Amino acid sequence: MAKDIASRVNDYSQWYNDLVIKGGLADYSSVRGCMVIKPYGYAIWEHMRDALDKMFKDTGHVNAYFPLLIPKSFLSKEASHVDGFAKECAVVTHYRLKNSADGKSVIVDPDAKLEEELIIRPTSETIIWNSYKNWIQSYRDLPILINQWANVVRWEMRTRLFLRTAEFLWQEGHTAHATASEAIAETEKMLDVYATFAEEFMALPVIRGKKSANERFAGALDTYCIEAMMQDGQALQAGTSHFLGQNFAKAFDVQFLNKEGKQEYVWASSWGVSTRLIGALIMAHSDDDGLVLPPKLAPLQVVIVPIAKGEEEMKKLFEKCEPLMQELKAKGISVKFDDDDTKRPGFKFAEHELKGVPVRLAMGMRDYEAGTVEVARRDTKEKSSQPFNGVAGYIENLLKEIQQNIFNKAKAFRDSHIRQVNSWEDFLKQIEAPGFISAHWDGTPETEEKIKELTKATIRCIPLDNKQENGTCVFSGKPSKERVIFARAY
RNA sequence: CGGGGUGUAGCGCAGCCCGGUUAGCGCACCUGCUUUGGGAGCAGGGGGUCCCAAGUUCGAAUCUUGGUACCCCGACCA
Repeated sequence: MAKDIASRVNDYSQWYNDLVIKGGLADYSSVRGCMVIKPYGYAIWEHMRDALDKMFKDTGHVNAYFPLLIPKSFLSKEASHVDGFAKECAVVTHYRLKNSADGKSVIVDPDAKLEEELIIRPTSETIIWNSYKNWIQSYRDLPILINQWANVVRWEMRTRLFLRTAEFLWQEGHTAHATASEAIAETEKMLDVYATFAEEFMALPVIRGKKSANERFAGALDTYCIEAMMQDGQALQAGTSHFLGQNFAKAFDVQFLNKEGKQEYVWASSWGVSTRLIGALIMAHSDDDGLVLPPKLAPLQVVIVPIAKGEEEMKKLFEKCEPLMQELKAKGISVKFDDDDTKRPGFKFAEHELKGVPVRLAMGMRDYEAGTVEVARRDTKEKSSQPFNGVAGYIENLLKEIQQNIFNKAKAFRDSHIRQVNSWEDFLKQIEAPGFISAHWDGTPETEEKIKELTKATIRCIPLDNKQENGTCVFSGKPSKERVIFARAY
């Protein structure tokens, strides 16, 4: 049992907070709801960003950057968009400070009031579509496939590190197309990119689905999502992709001349994932000893802990390990020789476990003499003694195995916590247990609203690969042709 | 915005009810020595506007009033 970390069963929220803080991923800041992402946490984000960025480029997208500040009037051009975001916008009203009369503090200069107030972007559809208007005249200008890496601000009532912060980092793709089907195809393609990323890099199994009308993005015709299950059985939306129809094109009057010489509004998509993924990563895999990170995203994949009496032994061990480190680095594996002599080996073992380093090697003089090395894997905590010669190949395979194992483990957990429910009575009982519920729904927002009110569970998604089967709504008893996923969510 | 709670060293807390030496404990930190195969031991040391302001008093971390910040529960939330 790790020191100073709450256990998952006793206090899941505290356990999560402990891992974020004690694992060195992030810190609270002096601004309410905002966090400091520390180097170790940021390194995970960099790995996520690099992998996703490559996938975006490989699917034909380019990066650009649009302003942080958006004229207030832009937000109100799309009716449902403003409804969705108005309540959580930070607003810039002045552009200058000055010294107070007594000279002791700085105050907002009342003479420096902005003509038009600016909002800090909660998302960038409006400012981007205002630009697209100038960029698009003809079908030859389409499609536009742009992504931006940025920060956004949403003034949330209640925040949690990584999962819901007032400011967060994300990417937002904004594409413009000549036809609806092309925009829908783009929306689906990017959902697929997210699902692939989640499963292959994060080792996080996800359900691809569509949102119900209630849960749809403000301004979208359709919202697609990937939903993941955390270890407490709650759902977490890990990524979204929206088919925006012509809503923003109409709001910003973006028309193009098609091949037939007719003016037509442009079709759009937008899609994003955020630093919330780091929260998902933590809650999906970690245990009571600390973080468990998938090798593909771990800032450090292999750590070597030497066990030495005195400098001379330390030097011997380092010289023995150096060729191995070169060999690992040549394979693209990150490795560190932890020769900090102010900490003892036992402390280091616990520390690297807390930080989720996938593979730990330990070597003392006994191993040195015997030509062996102790290899410990973080995911199962199994230790074994391996011949030192050829251990690089063993480690390379082990990393792959760990990546696969934590995915399998998460998938087995999820699959065993999805329950089919066919009666309201059973629904009320089952929703109290961790996990997802698969049940028939009559398709009305009223029913969904009522269920949410009574149970706090929402429709997470209508799975894309859903089996079509006739049934009756678990709440209203009306006919339904497919099951949807209900859960309590982050 | 409603209900509850908490602000004392970097972190976690005691002291407050019942005012009175130099504000204390654990962890962390620094120095030295001994240690090193699962969170080391001993010795020495540094660090405080006791959230802020006003008041009561010979005297306030402690009592009174006002303010403020944060946390939890609710409301809210892609």
